[in-house]
Amino acid sequence: MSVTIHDVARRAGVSIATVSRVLNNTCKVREDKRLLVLEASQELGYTPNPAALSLLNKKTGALGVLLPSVHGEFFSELLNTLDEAARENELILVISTSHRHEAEFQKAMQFLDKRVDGLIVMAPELDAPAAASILHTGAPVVFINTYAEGLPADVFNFDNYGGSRALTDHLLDQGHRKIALVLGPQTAGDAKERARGYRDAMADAGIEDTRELEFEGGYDRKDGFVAAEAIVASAVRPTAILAANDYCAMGVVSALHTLGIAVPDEIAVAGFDGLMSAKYGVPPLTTARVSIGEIGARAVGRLVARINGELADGDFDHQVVPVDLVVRASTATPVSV
Amino acid sequence: MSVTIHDVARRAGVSIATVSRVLNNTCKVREDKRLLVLEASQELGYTPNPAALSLLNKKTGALGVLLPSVHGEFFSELLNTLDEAARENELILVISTSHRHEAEFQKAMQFLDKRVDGLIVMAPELDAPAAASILHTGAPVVFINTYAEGLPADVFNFDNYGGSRALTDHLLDQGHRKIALVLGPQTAGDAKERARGYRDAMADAGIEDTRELEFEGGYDRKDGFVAAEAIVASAVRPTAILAANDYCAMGVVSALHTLGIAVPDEIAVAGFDGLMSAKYGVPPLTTARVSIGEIGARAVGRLVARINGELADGDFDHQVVPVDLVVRASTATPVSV
DNA sequence: AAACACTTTGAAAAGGTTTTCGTAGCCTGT
DNA sequence: ACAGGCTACGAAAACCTTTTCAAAGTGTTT
Repeated sequence: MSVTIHDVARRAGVSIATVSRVLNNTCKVREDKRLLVLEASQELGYTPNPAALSLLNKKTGALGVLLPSVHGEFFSELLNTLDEAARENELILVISTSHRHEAEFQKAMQFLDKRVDGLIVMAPELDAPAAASILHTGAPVVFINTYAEGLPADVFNFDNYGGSRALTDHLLDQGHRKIALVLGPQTAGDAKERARGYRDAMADAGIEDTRELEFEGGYDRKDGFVAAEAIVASAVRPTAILAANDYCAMGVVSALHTLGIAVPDEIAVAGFDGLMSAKYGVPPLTTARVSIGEIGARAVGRLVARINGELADGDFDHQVVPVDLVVRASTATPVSV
Repeated sequence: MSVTIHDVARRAGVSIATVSRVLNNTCKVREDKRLLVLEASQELGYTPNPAALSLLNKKTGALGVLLPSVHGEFFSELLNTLDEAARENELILVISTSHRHEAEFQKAMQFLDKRVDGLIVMAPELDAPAAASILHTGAPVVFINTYAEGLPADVFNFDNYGGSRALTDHLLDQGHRKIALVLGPQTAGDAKERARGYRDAMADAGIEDTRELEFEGGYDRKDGFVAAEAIVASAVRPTAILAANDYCAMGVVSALHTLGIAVPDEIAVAGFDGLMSAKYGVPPLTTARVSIGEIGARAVGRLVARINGELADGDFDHQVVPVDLVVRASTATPVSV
């Protein structure tokens, strides 16, 4: 059995109200009693029961994080940021993965909803109605990397479109024309945005029809590996491959290496995300770096402000966080035109 | 304001006790009232207040996870497993990183302690007294990857010693004699174990003094990168490098690649952990695979059993989870003796 | 028809904390 | 020395739920 405020009060010979007052510095208490309470509290090692506090204040002191998965460097970096930001605000972090299943997502949302003061949700696979439907549940929500038009909530997204365009333009600048694209999961908004950026950049370069250059893929290394095998086996002989993300690109590079194809000399490869893995790859990977730390910090800041009631109800922020083109050896060799 | 059991009771025209009975199926209620309650509850979208429940049951429904950091693939895989296991047991996951600071660790521990039903703690840097000191705080604790002798708690560790021996033996078998070791952080128990495994294997092969072969390093890619530069610049010309872990090995490979040294033809490289990154590296990395999923599942299982009071107070389990040697191209070429 | 047994229901307490409200005691000013 | 005002403190309510206990109501049996 845990030590309660009553134990402290008995020990100090005062009422529980006085103990509460002393410990919270909420109003004047005679010095001798104050010392007595402090001493008793110290000796007994008293800390207030969070459940009782929560019942009273309607504050849980917790921040919920709902992610499609916690797999890989992207998410670990995101969690790292969120954890730091949460700790700065004296909040604990409660995480749950939605597993890309809408029913499960709803369930997790409802479950978390009452247990936290606010939620950070990353749901790239959610469409607008689904995303909107979870908003009436209670705790305030900030969306990250979620592509639902006109969502009445704060939304912070990466510039997937712009990053993809920049990467494609970079490859075009290097003289590449046959640039294959490994698609991300087309159920996810960010993957669609990246595909759109690629297509627009190609169209601007006079390459209108990219259908033959696009290959199914995904966000995992294995997806890139399989896609690269398909690309090499196909009739198209691209001189460059733009992968769905860095992990996918690493799979591509791995497959090309296995097949004895030199990167970048025979085929250039570029990724997306700017993970550490990309930097330390062989060869180091050209990529578009998204600032996970920045988006995480911004999201938490916004969420905390909303929790504290500093923001008007209809005052929603829709931000697009820029991404940086990072050119490395995997695309370093210009193709002779 | 949230909907409470009183709202449901009023709407259904019954007492709150009846509502509770219906919703928890705790004892017989007349059918018509039952339906009324169910309907009212449905319409109002009632769910019990977790704080009130927690206050009553002294159960939070949460599992705490305390980690040195949440950076990188190792932790993301661990979290993934824990999240899954937690969900299976209808528990939410509360995470906190201790940041390798003992004071902060204690603080995080105290903070979490009252907010969860049980804790999974990974603290490779903690010594026995420090680890023991956190045990009297309240919630049951299961340690992972923590090297404190005789800890009165459940402890699940990887066989770092055995894995390191196996890797070193493998390199020796390949004909290598000058095998450099990149040390992990020597404040961490797992890193010390790995160093010990290496030294014992070398000693068994007749190489008693390895001091010249050991280089300072760490668990990050940058540490491996820097160490590899130091190794190449040194008088020792090793034919193989055993890195502190896979990330470190990736840094080593990256540095060697930058320096124009071929892996494995000139220098073989091996890692530790068995991350996906290692599999998809160029070249694919020889490593000792630790089963993160298994250790996570075992730890949660044990913790849940303890929370449910199924385990006697003094009944502690100290398990060493075996690791598998995985040989890949980074050490594939035998050295001609 | 009456008494008894059993089922169903509501009132109330408990869990730990903060905060409001009321009161007792002290000090000050005349 | 006494009245008035202020300070310090304690009792109690509120937060929301489950569960116990007692009471009311129903049905059955003699």
